[in-house]
Amino acid sequence: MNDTGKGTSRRGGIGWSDRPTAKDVAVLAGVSTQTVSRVANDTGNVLPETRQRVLEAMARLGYSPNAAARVLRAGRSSSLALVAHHISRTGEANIIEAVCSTAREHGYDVQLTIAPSGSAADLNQAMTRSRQGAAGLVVLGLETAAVNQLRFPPNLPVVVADSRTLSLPSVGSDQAGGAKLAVEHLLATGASTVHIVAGPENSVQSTQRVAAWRSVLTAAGCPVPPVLHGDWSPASGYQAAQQLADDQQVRAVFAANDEMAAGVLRALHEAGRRVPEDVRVAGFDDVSAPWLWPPVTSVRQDFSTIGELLISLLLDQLDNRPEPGAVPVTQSVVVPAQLIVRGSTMATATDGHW
Amino acid sequence: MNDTGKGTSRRGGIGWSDRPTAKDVAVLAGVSTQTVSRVANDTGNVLPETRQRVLEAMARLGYSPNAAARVLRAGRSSSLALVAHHISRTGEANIIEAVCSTAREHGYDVQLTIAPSGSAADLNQAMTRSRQGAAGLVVLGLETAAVNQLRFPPNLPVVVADSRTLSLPSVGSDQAGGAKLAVEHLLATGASTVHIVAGPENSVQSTQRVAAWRSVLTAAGCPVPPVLHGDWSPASGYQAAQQLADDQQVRAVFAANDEMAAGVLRALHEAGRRVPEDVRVAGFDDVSAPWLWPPVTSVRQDFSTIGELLISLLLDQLDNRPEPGAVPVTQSVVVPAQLIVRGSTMATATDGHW
DNA sequence: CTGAAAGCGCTTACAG
DNA sequence: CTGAAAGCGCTTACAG
Repeated sequence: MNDTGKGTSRRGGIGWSDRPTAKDVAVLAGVSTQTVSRVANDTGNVLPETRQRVLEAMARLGYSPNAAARVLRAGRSSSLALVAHHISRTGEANIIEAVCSTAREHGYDVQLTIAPSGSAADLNQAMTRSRQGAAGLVVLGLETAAVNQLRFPPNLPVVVADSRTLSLPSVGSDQAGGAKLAVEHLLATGASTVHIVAGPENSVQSTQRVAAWRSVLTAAGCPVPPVLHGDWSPASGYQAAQQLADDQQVRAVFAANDEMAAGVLRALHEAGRRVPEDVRVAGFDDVSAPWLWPPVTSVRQDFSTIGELLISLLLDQLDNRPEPGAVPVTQSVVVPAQLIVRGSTMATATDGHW
Repeated sequence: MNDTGKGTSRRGGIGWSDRPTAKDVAVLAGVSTQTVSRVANDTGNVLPETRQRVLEAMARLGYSPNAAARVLRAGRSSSLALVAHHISRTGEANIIEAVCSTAREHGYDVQLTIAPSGSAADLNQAMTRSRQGAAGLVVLGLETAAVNQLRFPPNLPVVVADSRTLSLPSVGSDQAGGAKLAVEHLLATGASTVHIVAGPENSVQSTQRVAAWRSVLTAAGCPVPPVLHGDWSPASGYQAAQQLADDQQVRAVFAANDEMAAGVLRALHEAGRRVPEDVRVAGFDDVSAPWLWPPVTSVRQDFSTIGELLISLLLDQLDNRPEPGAVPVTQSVVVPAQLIVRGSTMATATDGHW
């Protein structure tokens, strides 16, 4: 940049030199810095009249406490860190919003750090950055990361959004149960088997959904078609489904999320296959499913409950801080999923040819 | 630590007492704390052999610098604060991801604080919380907040994602230009006028799109139908469009975002009106538009460019830190929008009756 | 109810 | 190339 000589202000910065401090307020109000602190934190007893004077001084100077100093000295904070990646995927966005609003109800801020990918390396880096000044940590999007490669910050309460049973507190949807509902429903509409458009091969969530799909088919004595893999995006669902659309044998497709279901629908429409008359389609997440055409049967994940439980498990750890060295209490909560049936799987009167 | 008497550790916390400090590393490596600092920051000259010893000590102790102390002392940080609300709306999620990845390329972390709503009060609170320890601030979602009620943190470089020309640096899409393209295109398909499903009445973005719609219609001598308002959600688009769907006079609908367009399509489909044969439909954002049925013509916002420019304008301020008291340089950038034409507005061979 | 002193963990000049 | 001292702004015991 323009360092004429050495340029010490390369990165700008918060510049403490130009912000009012507790001392400035104290001088103006004619009290000590720690009376300022008492007023700022609403702690201890302060004479109403003194408090008033301090508040006025704060307002006049535009004072707000330096959080770095506060955290450094107090050794705790009222903010929680949240690590995620790919936030525009609707499922995660919903959990994030639920986590934030629940945390807020309990008096905590949430600072979200977005990792560039779901790899263990990127998540580790994000956790390291985010732990700073946080009282606890929520991690989303472990699907593709090998859990044993993750290095959770030591001495920091952690909870993860994950549907597996792990060695740390976790909350997740019942992926297998939800997928089972969808596949059984598709079979019940008369299909002789169900094709699947799954998520990435390395995704744990996808793997769980695929396993449930396979076991339902096997239990019902149905042939098990090859697994098609997408990357959760509509485009990938579209691409995968183009192979299915031209095959008249294909009568039912289970997309592992709603977004890929949108792509599947487009491929079927373009191939001239009618939904649900010719092909039944189901999705997973139930976020965009009601707004596709035809409206799509989907497995509803209870994102708000997941968000609430995540915070709840985290606050449990904060409130009952274990003795250093104590064995951490692990708790894995599985939240049931629910099937919402819509037009994409509803047999109509003209369905006689099935 | 664990005072058995009063239980001071109500909120847990980062517990500095149980984390290794630079001093611990220094003792183990047999150097001073500031050699540790030099190694941690990759600054100054350190004998390779000394560096190695320090790195080993760090690794053994699992040391990572205390960010609060670092920010407090150095008076600057390498993280940027981002304030937003309603992140699951696809447009904002896209900007957020672009901001994060661009910031990362420039060596900055991003800490996202999510405000419960877009009100001035909530945004102000989020800005106050987020400014702590950040070198700069990016604010999204001012649409409904009166800008003059916002209190931006003093002495902190700020940039906002907004399509207006404001008194502070801003970047936004050309809302009017984009809407103009869409409405003119709809008229060009033969419709005698264009109906609109707008966003909330207090949304600036929606107001800009509505104004452009109105002026195109007026310029073309078309009747101006009443404005229907949604809240950006598919459900609200669905509800608004139910009034339009039964009216055979309605031949073209402009939805102020893709999500409401999805609801509009559903209402039209349910009413048995064919798209595009009976009714043309266009959306805005071009995020989900390609995956609706039929694929929807939409105004594409260049979210990645917006994200890049936001960071760019912020870094300009950081690099050329004005003298205290200097008049801040204001720059408002408008990013052009583009119309992507798809099936929902394409006249087909069977369209003779128009 | 209020204040003087100490220190959280780090980095910044300043010496050597 | 390395270290001893000072201090960022705040809060925590401890006195009064």
